[in-house]
Amino acid sequence: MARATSTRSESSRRRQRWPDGYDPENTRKSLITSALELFEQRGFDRTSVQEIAERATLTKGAFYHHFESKDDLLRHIQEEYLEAQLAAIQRIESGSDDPKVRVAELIRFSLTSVAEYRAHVTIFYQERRNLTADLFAEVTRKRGLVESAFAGMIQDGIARGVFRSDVDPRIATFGLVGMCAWAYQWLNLDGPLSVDEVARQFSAMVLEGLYA
Amino acid sequence: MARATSTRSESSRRRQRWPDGYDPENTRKSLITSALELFEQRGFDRTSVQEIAERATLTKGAFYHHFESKDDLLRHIQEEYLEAQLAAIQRIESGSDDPKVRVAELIRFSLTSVAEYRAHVTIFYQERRNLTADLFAEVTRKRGLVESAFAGMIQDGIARGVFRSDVDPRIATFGLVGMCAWAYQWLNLDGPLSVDEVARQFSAMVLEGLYA
DNA sequence: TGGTTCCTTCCGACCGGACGGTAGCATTAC
DNA sequence: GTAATGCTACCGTCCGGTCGGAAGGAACCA
Repeated sequence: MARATSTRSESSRRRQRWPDGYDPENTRKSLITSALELFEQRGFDRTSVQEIAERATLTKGAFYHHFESKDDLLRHIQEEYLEAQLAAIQRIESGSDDPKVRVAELIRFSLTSVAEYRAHVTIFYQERRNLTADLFAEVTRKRGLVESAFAGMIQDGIARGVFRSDVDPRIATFGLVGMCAWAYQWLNLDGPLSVDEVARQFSAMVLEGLYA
Repeated sequence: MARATSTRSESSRRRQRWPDGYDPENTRKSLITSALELFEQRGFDRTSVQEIAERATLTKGAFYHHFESKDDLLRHIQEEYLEAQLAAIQRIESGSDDPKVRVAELIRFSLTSVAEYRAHVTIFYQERRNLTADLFAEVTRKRGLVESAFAGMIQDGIARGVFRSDVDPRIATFGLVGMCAWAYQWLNLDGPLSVDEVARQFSAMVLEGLYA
């Protein structure tokens, strides 16, 4: 019974023109931004629709004009992030096919996306439970694609003899994904180390090991 | 203003004797077990006190006899897990002082505790936000001790020349902690690989690297 | 042995407030 | 007129927490 995405503004194909550069789409965006900040800080359940609207200097009425429900907004945020992830994966897969370059790129990309989409990532991992069952399944499926990309690259490296064969590609993948995903808990853009530098160190650790 | 732990049953020093092996402490435990299961599945906010009580075939009244509040129960669960963590850290620190053995032990221990305390771990990471500010600070402090243990061991390894010096110990720590912590999302006790085997592979990857 | 009192454990009815969502209306542009 | 946008007022529900009391053992006294 997967009903199509249909908020009132999404279904409005014939758009009205507004004067003075005003665009209702900005209203929508400001609601999303407001929600991103609040969900990240307080969590989905502890944030009321009222608060989201107020932070965007609007009212609940406006919110429900742009979104079907609170869940609908969450879904939108999750999908926004997943689309960015999948797009990046494809970019990497169309680049170098050297396993070690690919793994390093994947680490770098993962950390970069954590830095760029910090709120999205936090919400993505913490609030998946709040999605409806079928939506959760869909999100998990897409998330699986990202992990498969990791696993495929490692598997490929093993097959070509670049990586050691006594490590299960799935386990290595979980380790890599975990290392990178966890960064949303600590990665500090204002810290002394750049994202690229952190990525370099992660790559060094995983590829060459900690031994001197 | 750190008020001492004081639910009614904890403060009752002179215990009543009950016939037939009945012990009200079991009631308390069954409430905790019930909450662990529900919090893990649905999250703290989506679980009502009513549901917790009902799952233990009790009522809200009984719940509020054993716990001060819903938050009090969450605090109890968090502390239960942290105590176990800190105890294990001390055990490791009193063992071998070889950096590579210690790191391997720490990985093994982290994964084991994820397997053993699965619900606790899930709740710990997902529901920290729901603690009061000062309690959150306390939990974060204790959690910091665990991470310091990791960092100290790596630092020590670098100082002794066992580990490479171009990797920041803090970054390496975050990587290691992330790898292990993330396991709560996928580690499967019924899967083909034992926890020890997963730990071995993680250690191999981090210490020796993926290269063949 | 029976009576009284106290304490622990648990029940069930209830309260106040917050929250998601709805309905109707005003405004503005086409 | 019609459609999009946004506001105000309102509704029903659920939830954390409280309160008074019932059941029954323990402890003391006679």
